[in-house]
Amino acid sequence: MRAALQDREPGGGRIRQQQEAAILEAAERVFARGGFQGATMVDIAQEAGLSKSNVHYYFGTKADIYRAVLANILRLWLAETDRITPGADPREALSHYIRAKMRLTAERPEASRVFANEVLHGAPEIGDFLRGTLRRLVAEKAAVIEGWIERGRIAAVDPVHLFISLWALTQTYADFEVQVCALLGRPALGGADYRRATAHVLNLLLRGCGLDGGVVSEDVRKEMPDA
Amino acid sequence: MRAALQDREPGGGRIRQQQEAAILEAAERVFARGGFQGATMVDIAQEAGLSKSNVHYYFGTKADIYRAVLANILRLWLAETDRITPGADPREALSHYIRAKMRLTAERPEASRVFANEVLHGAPEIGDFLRGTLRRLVAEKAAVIEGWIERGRIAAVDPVHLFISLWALTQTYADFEVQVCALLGRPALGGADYRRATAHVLNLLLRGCGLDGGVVSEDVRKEMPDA
DNA sequence: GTCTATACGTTGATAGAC
DNA sequence: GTCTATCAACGTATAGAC
Repeated sequence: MRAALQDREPGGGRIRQQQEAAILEAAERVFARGGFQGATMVDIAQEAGLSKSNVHYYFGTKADIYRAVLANILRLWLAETDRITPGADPREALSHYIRAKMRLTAERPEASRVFANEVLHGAPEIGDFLRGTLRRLVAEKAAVIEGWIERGRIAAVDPVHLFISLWALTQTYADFEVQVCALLGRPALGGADYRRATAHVLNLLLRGCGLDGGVVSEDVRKEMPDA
Repeated sequence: MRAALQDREPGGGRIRQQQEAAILEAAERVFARGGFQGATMVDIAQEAGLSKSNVHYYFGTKADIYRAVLANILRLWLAETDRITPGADPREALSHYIRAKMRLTAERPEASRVFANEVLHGAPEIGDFLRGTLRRLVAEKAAVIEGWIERGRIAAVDPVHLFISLWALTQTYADFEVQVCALLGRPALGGADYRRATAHVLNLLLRGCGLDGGVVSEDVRKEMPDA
């Protein structure tokens, strides 16, 4: 992985740590709104309650901020595949991962949009991550799923395309939120909408893997209280 | 729908028509690469083989070009739902639509990316279209699907979420192409990749609707010759 | 009708003040 | 160590030339 995407070392005084955290939080919102080019240092500074020049003091360039935001997001993304193991129950493991991914989408939609924008425009910053770390992780998990298929525990599905589908189905509720809201006639997506979406995606993917018997909506309700 | 998104009237001399077409084609590529903010008039002009100022002559502002590009794309998007009718065979109708959407994704990935970028950033230009024309169309088709469900022809699935899923599953191969390529270890997506993806998405969605019996890959091969 | 030289505003970054 | 006044470059749009 490129050094550029490693987490910055948490050195510096108390003021620095606090200001940098504020800048990163603000930047995630601003980048989510307009992408890298659409975001200006003035926007980020205002959102963080600082002057433009002061932001330049803590992070040298706009690209530095952008990379730091992406690094935060990627760390978040990777942490949820751990239950997909050879010995696990496929239905339980997949359900857990789908729910986790959907919860992440509901709780951090801006993070999802920053990531989507980056990949949409050719992943100039995280291309190496996608071809390296992520590819290895997916290959490893795909092997697990292939094992399930060979032992007849789930239907024959291309595991890599299954991951692609899973991410598309969940992240679309953050990335295309405006369109989803328009179609559902909602001003914004609430807890009830996400519970319904989760049940829908679970049904689709589990049935797609030959794991019949839809999910009862009560299962979902427990995990996703109103936001 | 906003006047801004109607097609421009095709008046003007031969030179104008030809230059405008060249600009729009170039602009779609440039907007796909960097979004609205990421695209500059210089980029568009160079890609079209004109001077920056000359582009300003044919289209007043960058926003005018952007809206014209979006109008082209939306016209493309809407034309494929016509087989979803109350009397149709659900399996046949859905398969046809999924294949058509996937073919569109394969043939016009830049168009998909321009649309994705627009929605990702809050749909500032096509918001009214999404809440108006598109919502009405989806409501109409959703009613058809509800009818199929009531008559027991397909499993109980939320029709609006089904459309959301269908779009997510197909468009992800254009919008997140870089990521897909990284995971598949390909430099770019070719005809074989798209055939495999189509078969996968068909299986997932048809099984999700309780329409069992996966699609044979030969069915797909006929419709998607190598690009 | 077609194309170009020019002006104006914004943006990212730095040299310098506290 | 923290913050700000200033600069150089870029990008859009228009007034004007052919």
